[in-house]
Amino acid sequence: MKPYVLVIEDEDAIATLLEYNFQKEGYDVGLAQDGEMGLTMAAERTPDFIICDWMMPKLSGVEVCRRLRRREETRATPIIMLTARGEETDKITGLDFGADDYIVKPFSIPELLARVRALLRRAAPSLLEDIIRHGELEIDIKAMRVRRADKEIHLGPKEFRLLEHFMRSPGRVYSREQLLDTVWGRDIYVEARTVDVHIGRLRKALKSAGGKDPIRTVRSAGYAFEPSILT
Amino acid sequence: MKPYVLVIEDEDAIATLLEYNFQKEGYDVGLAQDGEMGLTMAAERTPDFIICDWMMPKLSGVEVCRRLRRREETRATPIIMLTARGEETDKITGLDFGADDYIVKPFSIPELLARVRALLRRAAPSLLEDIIRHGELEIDIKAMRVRRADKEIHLGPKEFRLLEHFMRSPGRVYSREQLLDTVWGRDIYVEARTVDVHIGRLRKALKSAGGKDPIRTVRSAGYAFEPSILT
DNA sequence: CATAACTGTCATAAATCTGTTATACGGGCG
DNA sequence: CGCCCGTATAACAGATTTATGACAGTTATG
Repeated sequence: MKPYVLVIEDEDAIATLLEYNFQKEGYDVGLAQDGEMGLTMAAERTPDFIICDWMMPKLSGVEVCRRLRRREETRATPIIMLTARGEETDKITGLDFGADDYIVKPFSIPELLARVRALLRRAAPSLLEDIIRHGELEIDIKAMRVRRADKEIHLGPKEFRLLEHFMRSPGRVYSREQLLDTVWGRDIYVEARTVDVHIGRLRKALKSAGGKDPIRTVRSAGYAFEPSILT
Repeated sequence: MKPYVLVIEDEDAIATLLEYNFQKEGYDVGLAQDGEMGLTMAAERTPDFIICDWMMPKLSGVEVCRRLRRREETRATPIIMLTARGEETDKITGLDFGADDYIVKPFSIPELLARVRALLRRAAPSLLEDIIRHGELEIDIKAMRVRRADKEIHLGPKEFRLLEHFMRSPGRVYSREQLLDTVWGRDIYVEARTVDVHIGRLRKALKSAGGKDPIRTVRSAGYAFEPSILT
């Protein structure tokens, strides 16, 4: 679940530069060559933030902004405008057209990345975290580590992904079939009962660090992760 | 009681794609390979909304729409049409044949889901709710939990579905037969008196958290849920 | 290549839920 | 008041569903 950034930029050189650097930083990147395409792509998959050029053919950056703000899904999405030096009108510096920040070309990549992180920290902090925490239990996605009350817990790959999935949507009940779909992968055939066994293994591992069992069995429905147990 | 979507689509690939994604979103899915089959299935179990292809063998999407609108049960059911690019006639764009929205293939899944939610929000908002509350009693559908005055109540699967059904349409009286149909499922034969027993169990469970009995017995008619009791 | 780790399946025991029946209960009505 | 009809409830046997240990096949890892 990487953050998804939509880059709306008509100059190929800059678009490619941004794509490369964002990907390296661990973002999913979408490129749009003009404002119209940008709006379409934003509708197809809601971005976690948007980089948008100021001067573009067809729709200007300002207009794109305005339209994005009109839609429910992108109303609160952070937007950073790219402007060429000399274009800094009062409108930009005041950001009174709906963008959250602007940066002047030529810009330094590290600075851009820093501003993005700053915006994301405010708008969607969870996207920056590799670590999901619920009470005394924490899971580090990138490092593939799990800790409970500071005690390291070793999990097999399947158990890890199972726990990750649970911790990403706490409280919700998932059927065995749904778990197989998301954790094992679609069109892989394994017995639904196999899930039971892995749940058992996961429980055992979590129990080894003490405390209550955070996984709730819902008879005839599936399993759910209960963060409240861990307070 | 998940929302039930009926997909009328002759291309297997698309039908499967839709089935998978709707199921993942928590919908019950019915697949019909052509218009005729679609009408039959809609008659068997009234869908909460319908996705229907525009071009189909035998009955066209337009004709299916028209016939659905002629029936009492599906007169107000939201319908989304799928069309291939280039098929956007005035008829489609004007939606003057009874559909509520249309979407052009190839379409993005998130967009389709968003449109479905938008339609459901208007037509049947309660289906989108995760949590239904009446006074001190609340039921969380996705987490499959029931609480009364913040006290957790454990229910068996049948009791849960029974309560869910009652809370979705409060005040209304249901006969034992109706309850068997919706909660147990059609074509399952159980004694009508069995409902009494489950009502009893549900009452007992609800009582365990204190307060009055919110289920009213209507002699020689059935049962009803009375939210006013819980104020 | 050998060892260790991980997976999926099965069998079995245990827990929980269901449907039915029998009996007690209760209100309306002659 | 007592009967009749429908409802409440307890008890129980049977059916489902889940937990768990064992095992064999597979896949990493050094």
